[in-house]
Order: sequence, then structure tokens, then C-alpha cells
Amino acid sequence: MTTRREAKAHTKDRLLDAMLVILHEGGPLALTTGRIAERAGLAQPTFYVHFPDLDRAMEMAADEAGARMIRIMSAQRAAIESGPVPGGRLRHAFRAALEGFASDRQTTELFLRHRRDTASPFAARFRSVLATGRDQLREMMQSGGVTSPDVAAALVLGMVTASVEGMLDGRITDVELAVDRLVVATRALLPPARPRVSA
Amino acid sequence: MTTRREAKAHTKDRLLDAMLVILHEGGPLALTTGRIAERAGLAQPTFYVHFPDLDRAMEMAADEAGARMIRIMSAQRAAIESGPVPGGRLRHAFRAALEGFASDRQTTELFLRHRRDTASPFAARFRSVLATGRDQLREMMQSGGVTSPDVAAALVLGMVTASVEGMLDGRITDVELAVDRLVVATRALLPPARPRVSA
DNA sequence: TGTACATCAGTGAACGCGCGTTCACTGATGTAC
DNA sequence: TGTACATCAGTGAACGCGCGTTCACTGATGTAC
Repeated sequence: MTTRREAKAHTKDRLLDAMLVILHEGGPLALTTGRIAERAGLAQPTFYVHFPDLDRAMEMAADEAGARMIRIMSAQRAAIESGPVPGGRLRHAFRAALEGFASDRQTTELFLRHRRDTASPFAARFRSVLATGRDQLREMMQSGGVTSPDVAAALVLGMVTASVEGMLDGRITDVELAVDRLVVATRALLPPARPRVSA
Repeated sequence: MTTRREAKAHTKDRLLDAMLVILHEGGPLALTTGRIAERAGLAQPTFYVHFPDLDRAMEMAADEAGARMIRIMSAQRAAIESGPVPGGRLRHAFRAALEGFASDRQTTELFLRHRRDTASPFAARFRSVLATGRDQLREMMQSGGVTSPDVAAALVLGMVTASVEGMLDGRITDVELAVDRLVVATRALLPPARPRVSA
């Protein structure tokens, strides 16, 4: 029973959590060691028991946020690739994507807000997550015979992002409707399906 | 010849400009009165000759940035609504939109970066500009007989935004191709065109 | 046009506050025997 | 199991720096006559 080590790790997690909450609630200017420690129920100098300095702590928090985004997107991939596809592959994929992002609103919001930041460790992580997603989408498009996979991937990603923003902001409430429109617009970018001839 | 008054106004403009440049280059944490004044070639206390405090100055800079965005979008509207339409109305509109955003990269980038900020005067302005654009788009869709104008407007806006991001990042270089794909995807969201019967 | 005075954009110096960081200390937890 | 010692997560107090803000001052520009 290494209680002490476990307790320390747990305290560090609380601090990292507090950083993400404060960043979410008050933006980067609100991220001070005092506020972070207070939010975690600790005295301010305790911050330095767990991190060498604020910059390094921000990097670790960014790593955590990036990991959460990757977790969301992995779950989406798993949902997309698993089993049969009621209502069509594309529809299923978009539904999984939207539900995935909606399942962790705080991380998704942080991602949407900071993906284009400059000189923030968060931007770096989010940008790379985004680039990975875009690359995967582009490859799918390319192997599906799309004429201009780069542009098509950008547009589809843009529509998904916009749908998620709409959901978070309460402008889009009917997810099925959004999925439906996503499918319609995306199909238009795909090459015409080969007719299903028998034998 | 009110030289003195003009000179003062010009100095204030230089300070506001410097704020937008620093925000663009270094993010919100880099916005200090010292850096702003230095960038404008002035001593630091001169900042307070032109603004009562930093918060108020940020609001004024946000107003300026918002005004620039509105200028960009007005130019787009003017381009869209003027005269005949070679290659189709929709195509013309998207081309005008992309070229408009590309014409002021700094303001566009600031807009893309800060539109979802919290507790920043910039976010407030950008959000309202964005909402106006979205509303106009939604109304156009609605009067065009689109089934779900809210969702459709969100998706089209998302595609345009993604295209602009792609252009700024150098991932999308062929504007005509992007316009073409935008038209294709958008048409899919519009109701089927009435056939052009003669007489 | 010239002169005496008023205005005011811009400045150097100084102040105080908040924040990051350090340090010596405490008391609870863990370890050796 | 009990005892003596070592470790270490967490803390209060203090320090220094950067930054926002203030103030008295200057010298150039504008104004009245």
C-alpha cells in the first residue's frame, strides 16, 4: 500500500484538473498558481511541490487536454469501425463524431477555443490532434476516389466543427437533423456511387 | 489647420494598430502598456494620454477589429449583389467571401482565433459579427426554401471558415477549386432547382 | 507681423499590487530493527 | 508488535520583478491682441 505516492499523484491530478477548469472558465489570463492551488483546495506554494514552474505545468495540462481529445476521437473511430451500419456508414460516422464531442463539453470547448492560439502549449497539442484527424479524413477521401481530397477533407471537418459549435451553443438541438444534413452535403463531395448490380 | 488635434488622433490610431499587431503576434498575454507604446514608438506613460486604462483601450481596439471585419463582410456583400453573375450567383458569392477574408489576413486571423474567447472584449465583437453573418445566411436559406435553414447556415458557414483557415495555413492553394467544392456541397443542401421552362 | 501667454502631447521617475518563486519548517506517513 | 529515525507532502512568510497607473514637468504648438 503506497498510500503516500498515490495521494501525491491524486493531488497532482487535482491541480491539472483545476488548471483546465480555470482555463475553461476564465481564459489564459486567469491561470495563476494561486487560483489553481485554491481551486484544488491547497495552499499556493503547494503548486511547486508538483511542478517545477508554471510553464511546465501548463505543458502538462496541455498534454492532459490533448490526451482527452485523442480519447474522444478514438472512441469515435471505434464506434465508426465496429460492426454493421444501420442507416449507412456515413450517417453512423457523423453521429458517432457529434456524440463523441458532446460527451466531454469542457475539453471540446477548450479545443475549439484554443486550436489556433499562438505561443500556447495548448495550441500545439490541439493543432496536432486536429492535423491527425484531418489527415485520416483526407486518406479516407483519397482511397474513396475523391477528386480533391485536401479540400473535401477541410470542408467536411469544417461542417463537423460548425455542427459541434452549434450544439454547444444551443443553436443546433436536433442532432439527427444535423447528421442528416452532414450526410447530404458530404455525399455531394464524394464520387457518384457505383450502381449495385447483382452478380 | 488643426495640426495638433490631427497628430493626436494619428498617435492614437498607431497605438490601436500596435495593440492589434501585438495581439496577432504574441497573443493576449503579450498585451502590456509598455509593449504597446514601444511598438508605436512612444514612451510607456504616453499610453495614458490616449486611454483611461488598459481595459478601455482593449475595448477600443476590439471595436476597431470588429469594424474591420464588418468592412470585409460589407465588401463581400457588395461584390455578391453587384451586377450580373458570370458562372452562377453561388460561385460568385463564395469567391467574393474567400477573397474578402484573404484581403486582410491579420484581422481574419484575429477573428478566427478569438471568436470563442471568454471574457475578452474581442470575443464579444467577433461573436456579434459572426452572429450577424449567420443570421443573414439563415434568412437567405429560409427565403430560398431550405428545409432546415439553421443547420444549413451553420454548415455553410463552417465550410467557408474551414476554407479560409486552409488558405491562411497554406493547405488550400487553389481558390477556384475550393469555390467549386463549396458550390457543390452547398447546392446539395438547397432545394432542387425548378426546371427552366420557356414561356 | 510680432509678442506674450495658454494649452497640451509626450516624458522620466516613482509607487503599489499581484504574481511567480524560494525557503525553512511541520507533522503525518513510511521504514529499519 | 514496538520504538527510533527518515522521508516528504503541504504550508506560512518573505522576496523580487513586471506591470498598471499617477504625477510633476517640458517644450513645442496654438491663440489673443
